[in-house]
Amino acid sequence: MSTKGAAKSRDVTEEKQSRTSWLEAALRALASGGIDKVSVEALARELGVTKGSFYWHFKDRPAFLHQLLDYWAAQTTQTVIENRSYPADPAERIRAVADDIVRRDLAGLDPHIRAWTQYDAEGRNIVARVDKRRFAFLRSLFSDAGFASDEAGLRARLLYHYAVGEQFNFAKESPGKRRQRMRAQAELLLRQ
Amino acid sequence: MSTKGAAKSRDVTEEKQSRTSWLEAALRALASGGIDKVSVEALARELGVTKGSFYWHFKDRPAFLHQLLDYWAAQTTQTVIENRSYPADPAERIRAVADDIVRRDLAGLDPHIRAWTQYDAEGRNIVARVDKRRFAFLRSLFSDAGFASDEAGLRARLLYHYAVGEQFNFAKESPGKRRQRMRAQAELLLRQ
DNA sequence: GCGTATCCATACGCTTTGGTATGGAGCGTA
DNA sequence: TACGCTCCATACCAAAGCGTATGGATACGC
Repeated sequence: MSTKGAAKSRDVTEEKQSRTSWLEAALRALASGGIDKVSVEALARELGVTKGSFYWHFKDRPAFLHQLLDYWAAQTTQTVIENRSYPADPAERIRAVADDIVRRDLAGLDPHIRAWTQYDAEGRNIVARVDKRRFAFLRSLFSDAGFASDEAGLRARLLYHYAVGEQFNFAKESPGKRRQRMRAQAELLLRQ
Repeated sequence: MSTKGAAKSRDVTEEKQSRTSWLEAALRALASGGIDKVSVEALARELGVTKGSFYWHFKDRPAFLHQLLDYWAAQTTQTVIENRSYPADPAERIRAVADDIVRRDLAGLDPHIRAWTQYDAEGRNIVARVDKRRFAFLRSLFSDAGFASDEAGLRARLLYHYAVGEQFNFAKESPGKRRQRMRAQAELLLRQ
């Protein structure tokens, strides 16, 4: 129990490697064609292994999908909120974040994540937490830009949900056009 | 060929009744749990018939789903754009439409439609046409409200995509809250 | 009454997919 | 060398779902 590590010292870097391989392959499959393409056997074919590996690393498919959401949530909050040095000027920060939102969605993951979790109650909670955190971040930016509390929340919500809705309609358009439109909306909400 | 109608005069009102029954049942199933619940056998069980009926009315499942989208598109454009007498004042018209958008989504269909067509190329085109038409309508309302062409388009796009994104996050919240928020956003975009 | 068209029931085959049971290769440890 | 743990392969089962082939029932036209 205490000394649970036995043959574990083989290679720490490869330790959880095949486990995350499944998760990464699942994200690729999800972005390519939705949750239906995230089947155990399809992922096994792409990884060049068999289902035996899957059912050793994960209990079953629902448990795997749950961990997949956690995996996505962890890496998505880091990308847009933390890991970056935004400009000092509040308005410029909002513009930079607007660009980041478009850039981050180029993987095409978020729409499929939302599409899938629409059918899964406990999945929606995870996405909701991510949204809550992103929204709070945007709201703080509008506050810093000089808007009162209510007004900042209103504008942050408007811009954030615009970004969500935009992904469903313009996902196939050029990044340039999307960026331009996103910037225009940010400018509109920065006025006055 | 020319006289194709034979036993057709049985009952004109019941003529296409069972066909639309399949479509209506599919919309209910779609709203309840997504596209995966729209299976031929599940719908047959709910309708109290067998698959024989389905494959008489429709070629196969893909063809059925395509007709389902057309069916949805036809009845959804009527609901929000045509069939209504909106107030004369342009600003009031926008507020009324904002209310309608929330009211119309109480069925919970649109998010699932978008979730599904995210995986279907030719389905996206149909939804895109619906969006285009709705957006043009909203844009004309902002034009009537006194905004210049570019500005009206900007605000209409912002409000419309907010509505789309909002459905994915607040679908389970109370209609009152959603309506209130939608109205607040409309007010914000009507200023200045 | 007979044929014909409409609409659905029955029964079957096929494929895909999730899940389990079991064995085996490789590598550490005693 | 024998044992145990990790990780995956093989083989198999069961369920669900799409599609087809065919027959039966009803109602209408002649």
